[in-house]
Amino acid sequence: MLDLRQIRERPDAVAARLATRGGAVEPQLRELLALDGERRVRLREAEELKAERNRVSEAIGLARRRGEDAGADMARMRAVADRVRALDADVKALDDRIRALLLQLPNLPHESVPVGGSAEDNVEVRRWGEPRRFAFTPRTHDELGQALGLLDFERAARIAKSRFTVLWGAAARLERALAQFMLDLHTREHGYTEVWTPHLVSADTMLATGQLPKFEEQLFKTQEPDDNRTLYLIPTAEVPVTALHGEEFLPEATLPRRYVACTPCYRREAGTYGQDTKGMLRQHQFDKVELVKVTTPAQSYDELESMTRNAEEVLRRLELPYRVVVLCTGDMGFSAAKTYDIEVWLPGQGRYREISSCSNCEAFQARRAGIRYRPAGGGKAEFCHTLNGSGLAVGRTLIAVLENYQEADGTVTVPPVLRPYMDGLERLTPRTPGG
RNA sequence: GGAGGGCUAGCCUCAACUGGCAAGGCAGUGGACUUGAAAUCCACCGGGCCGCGAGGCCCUUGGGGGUUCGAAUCCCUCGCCCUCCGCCA
Repeated sequence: MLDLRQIRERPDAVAARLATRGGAVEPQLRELLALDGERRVRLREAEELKAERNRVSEAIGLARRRGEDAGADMARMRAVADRVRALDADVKALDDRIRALLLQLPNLPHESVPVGGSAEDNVEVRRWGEPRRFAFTPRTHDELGQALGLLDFERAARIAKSRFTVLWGAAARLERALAQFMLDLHTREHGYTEVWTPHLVSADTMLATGQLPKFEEQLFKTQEPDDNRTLYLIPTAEVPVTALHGEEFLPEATLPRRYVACTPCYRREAGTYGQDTKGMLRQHQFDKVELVKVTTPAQSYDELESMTRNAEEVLRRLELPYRVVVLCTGDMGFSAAKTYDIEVWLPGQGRYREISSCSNCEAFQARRAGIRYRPAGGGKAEFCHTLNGSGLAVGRTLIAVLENYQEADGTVTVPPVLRPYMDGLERLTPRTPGG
């Protein structure tokens, strides 16, 4: 959520920055300003009347204790009370409409973000590792995985639907090994605290991080007799972890907070029919190790850089080539002010594909969730900045391992750094049914 | 599912008896005192609106509604937390 004060004071600047994301927001901003002006007029009248009512009511109390008649004042205040009731109702209605409009507006892009309309305009900032030269035509992960009997899309579709996967044997083990390797790296070496959270959360929590009210069609949710009890399946651990400190005041000395969580993520993937239908690149359910930070405004951009480096380190240790791009204004997510995507090299596709997205949301989520800090030198509480980044998407990392470590005979070498998590297993070989 | 208890400012507390200016403590900030610190004392210490400013005003006792000149207090309703019983991995 944007700061209404900023919109009021610098509407043109806000409109110009929002316009770089694409889509027309000027009508909404104009309506917002009109509603805000109307609200302040009504509020002022209501407050003046309330001041009078408080004054006179006190006098009535005094007069009656002295046994004097206050009937005239009481009658006059009855009329004032009616007017106050009407004005309060107006203000509340205006507040609701203002909030509804504010909740629809995306975050302002940071000034360092390149302006552009689509992923075409994202800018590569660095590259690491050389894509391996194969002496044979590299296969895709689904070809490899199915041939090895490790990836099973048919049975997954039978017991659920498309866009689900069953991992058998060593692949299931590899998924778990990857997640644990990532968690160990971030907790032992990068200073993150591991948390384990609910995977079903309230509508308010989804509102805090920006998934609601705009993107409900992307979420799975429970069906309850009473709508107020509906719970949503998290599309990323960013949602519950960022919301942990909602409605809290954090002492500045305890910032930044750095958290890591591994959770399943559930996404409807509505509107992606036809995209990435083969294999397990785009799924309704996948595991992700998520990094979340809560910082002061002064810290947040340094922390975005280090968070991105922390995610990159996973790929370096796995020796998987990647590149980092900064998303342009038109390609960024709703809540982000700046986003780096990390894209891993996939030999089966012959291109780099997103495996992590690291964003600074500045105060956008903190304002919705009520995450504030008290400055060390005293003074007014301010909203924190929140950041999140994948460290990494586990399922896609498994894909990258399969495709980058494949051999001519169709087997797959286990990356050395994962072997301690796999009982020393060095190679994925065809699975014997029942084995 | 049943019964009971609770929700007051960043945190804590059966402060507020019969409806009449929301109290105290802790933490924090500033100041006084001090070589420095501790201790002590004073002030500030939720949000919003108006004002260049000094400042002024309004709102805030889980949410919403009602009664009243006036509600933390009385009434209705919803939510959440805790305890016990039942069920349960």
